[in-house]
Amino acid sequence: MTVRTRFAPSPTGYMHIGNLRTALYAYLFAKSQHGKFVLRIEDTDQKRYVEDATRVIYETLQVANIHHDEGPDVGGDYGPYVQSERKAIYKEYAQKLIDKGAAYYCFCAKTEEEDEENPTANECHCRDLSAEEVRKNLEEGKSYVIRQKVPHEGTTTFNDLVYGEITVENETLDDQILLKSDGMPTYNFANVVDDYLMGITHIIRGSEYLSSNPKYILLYQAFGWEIPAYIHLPLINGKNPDGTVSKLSKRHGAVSFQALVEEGYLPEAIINYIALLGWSPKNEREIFSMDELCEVFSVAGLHKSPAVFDYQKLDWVNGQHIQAMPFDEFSKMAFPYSGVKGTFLEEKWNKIATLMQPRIGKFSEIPEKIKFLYEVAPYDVELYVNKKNKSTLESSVEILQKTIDAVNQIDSWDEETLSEAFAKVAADNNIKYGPLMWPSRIAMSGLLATPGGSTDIMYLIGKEETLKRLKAGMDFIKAQ
RNA sequence: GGUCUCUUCGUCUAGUCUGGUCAGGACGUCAGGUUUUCAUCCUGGUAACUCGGGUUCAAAUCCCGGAGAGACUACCA
Repeated sequence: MTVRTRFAPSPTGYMHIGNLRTALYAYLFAKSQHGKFVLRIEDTDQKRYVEDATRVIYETLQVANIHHDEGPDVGGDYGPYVQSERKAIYKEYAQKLIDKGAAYYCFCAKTEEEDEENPTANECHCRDLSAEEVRKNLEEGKSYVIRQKVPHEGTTTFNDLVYGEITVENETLDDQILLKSDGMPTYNFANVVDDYLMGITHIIRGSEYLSSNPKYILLYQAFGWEIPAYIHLPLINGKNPDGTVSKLSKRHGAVSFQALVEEGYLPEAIINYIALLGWSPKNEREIFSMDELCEVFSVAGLHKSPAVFDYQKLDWVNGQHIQAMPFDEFSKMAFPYSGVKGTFLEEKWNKIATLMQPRIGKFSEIPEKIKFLYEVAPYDVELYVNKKNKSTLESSVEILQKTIDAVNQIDSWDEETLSEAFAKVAADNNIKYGPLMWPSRIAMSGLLATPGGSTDIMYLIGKEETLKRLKAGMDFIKAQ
């Protein structure tokens, strides 16, 4: 039997990271079993239709390196793959259920939302309408929905590959709507029909569907269809300011794939990180490429408990991927985020990129890290005082003067010359390199920590600006 | 409220099925080393089995009960 999994998103205009992880696992499972991965668009909610939303889905999957074997855009033998184009199919199958006595017409008005003593659908009298009454209502053109006729007695049991066996009393299940009054199926119905017709063998989705799954099982049983294997996934939560957790949403930070990419996370790093939220490999490895994930993925590594999305660890994972990138690729990708285009730094981008690659967790950190190259912000004079480098305000003035003298004598403004020149200054004056470079770095940056050392900064800002900043630094100390 | 599910360091997790390594790794954090600073890199520290019973020579692991948390409870998906 060929394994077939599917990803069935709703076109909402963006890809939530939790949905993407579901797609990822469905894809990884299919690939690890040499099966097929199907994309199906669930656009049965007319009110939530969003322009271009399906395009977002295609693009996201493309960028995320998750490729479907069948789908609306690539075709396949089980189409159409868009639910709104399958309306006739659902109607046909809903009718079959009515014929089998597993569903019924309901002519009740739409239930008002906040009904305190919620008269559950189970009590809807339409369930017991005679064939005669139903025909009469239909002839009158009354609006109707089709509801599932859930048995009032007995229990329903199913097995989940992650959560194990789950049993519920049928009386706790309500007669959910299968076909809406506009003729569209509900998710609950379309999902079951499509998964069956598309030959899906393993249903992979979030655990929020765990509690409604018995109703789907009842549907399969009513149709007489073989029950597929279920793999429910633990949810992804976000941490709230008060310490509690809840379903990951905007208030926790960026939650859509696009937003994370815009913030400067590499698609491969995002995939790597979310793969580890709810699943773990047999060894202690943490950095994976998509190909490697396909190789090692196994249902046995799936967890039951929800995971909290940790942006700090995502930064680390992203940093690992960034550092592993070939320099040219990094340079090219990081450039648009840097903001140096059109500035005096543009021609020295190569050097900046070299300094940035080992230092950032995401591309969007770059502008802040190189801000001081444009202008030195006001800073505390105490930065000149550093015990380890034996630097004091007095010694700083002295050393800055030596630095200025040295800079004045340098004609060829390249990194090598600069390093050699200062190595010589250090030797000639019998001081160590560290103490020599400390004051100038502070004067040129106004920062305790800078990407790159003093000579790197000199090289980047140029001779003229270097001298200007060194003098300003000296004046600043003297003014104290 | 009802139903279902979950519970190991702050976070992601290994270990649970097949009781018996000071409960292991990673992120974070702290300290030290390397580095002209920072980062990288290296060393070390920090910190957890939800609680209560039971079974057992021995329980994170098996059993029972409690507590807490989450999901679902739409003509949304």
